[in-house]
Amino acid sequence: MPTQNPESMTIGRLARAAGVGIETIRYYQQRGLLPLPATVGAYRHYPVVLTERIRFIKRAQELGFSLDEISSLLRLEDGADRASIRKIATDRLQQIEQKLSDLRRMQKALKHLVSECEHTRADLPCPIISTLAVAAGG
Amino acid sequence: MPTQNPESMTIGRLARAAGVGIETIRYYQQRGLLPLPATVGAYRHYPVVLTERIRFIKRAQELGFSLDEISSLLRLEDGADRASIRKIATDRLQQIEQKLSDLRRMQKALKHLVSECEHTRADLPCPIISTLAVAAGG
DNA sequence: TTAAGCTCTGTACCCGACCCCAGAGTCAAG
DNA sequence: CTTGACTCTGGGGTCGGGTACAGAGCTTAA
Repeated sequence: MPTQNPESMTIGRLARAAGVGIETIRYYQQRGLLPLPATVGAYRHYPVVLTERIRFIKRAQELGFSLDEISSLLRLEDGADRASIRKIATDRLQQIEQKLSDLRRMQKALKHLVSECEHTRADLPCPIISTLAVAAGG
Repeated sequence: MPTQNPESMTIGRLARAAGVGIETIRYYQQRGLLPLPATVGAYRHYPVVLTERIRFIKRAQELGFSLDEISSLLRLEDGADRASIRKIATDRLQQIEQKLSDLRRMQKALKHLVSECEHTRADLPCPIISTLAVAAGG
């Protein structure tokens, strides 16, 4: 009975079209990232354009946005409120930069330790262990 | 009746001395990072030196080691097996460097988007949104 | 009509490193 | 001896982004 609208698809097809799992779609629905679709018969039918929305989400995740942030971006999707959009992006940028500086500090300290360890005589205590045992120095 | 050994302390004192929560100590015990202490009466008594061990763990965490990795480091604590110790450290270093490169990529892309957004005429679509809608381009 | 394969709801689980709570027992100071 | 601070066991919850079922119902092609 339900007319097969070429503009809509079942969850499995949408999942394949968007390159995600079915459960991911359900999860996004639950999180409010995707609109609740119309039910046709016993199954839900999703507009084909949701494929784009899911790709949007995935691309935003690749840039490090959380689903909450993406949710905000989607609410601003018309692009009118640029200031808010930029705020989300610059906040995320700051988090990334904070994390970068933390990781660079770790990297430096670890590199130093490894190099010390390589150049310390075998009869002396391992510098990695002894540094950890005393201070986080670097 | 239990003699108060100055070399041992209850869990609360150990926690305060090491600057962690009581639950953290129980958790470390469970994970095998701390030896099971002797029971004196109904309570456990912990050697004072465990303070150092906990600090070791915390310092290693600051360098980004997971508790599993720290567990391995502790097993190598005598410092004899330097090659194994260095392997743990260099593996961790590689993970950190991978993460750094991921974050730098994100940073670059985001910076670009924000700057585009700032310099695009207000009557055009927001570049942040439209880029996400189309491609993860950088 | 039947069988395959899809979808539904609902719940539980994964990772890591803890945190928090209840209710009972215990210890030490005053 | 009482009081209050501590500790015990054991179980649950947190965060983020999903994954993995179970058991039922639906749809559709042959």
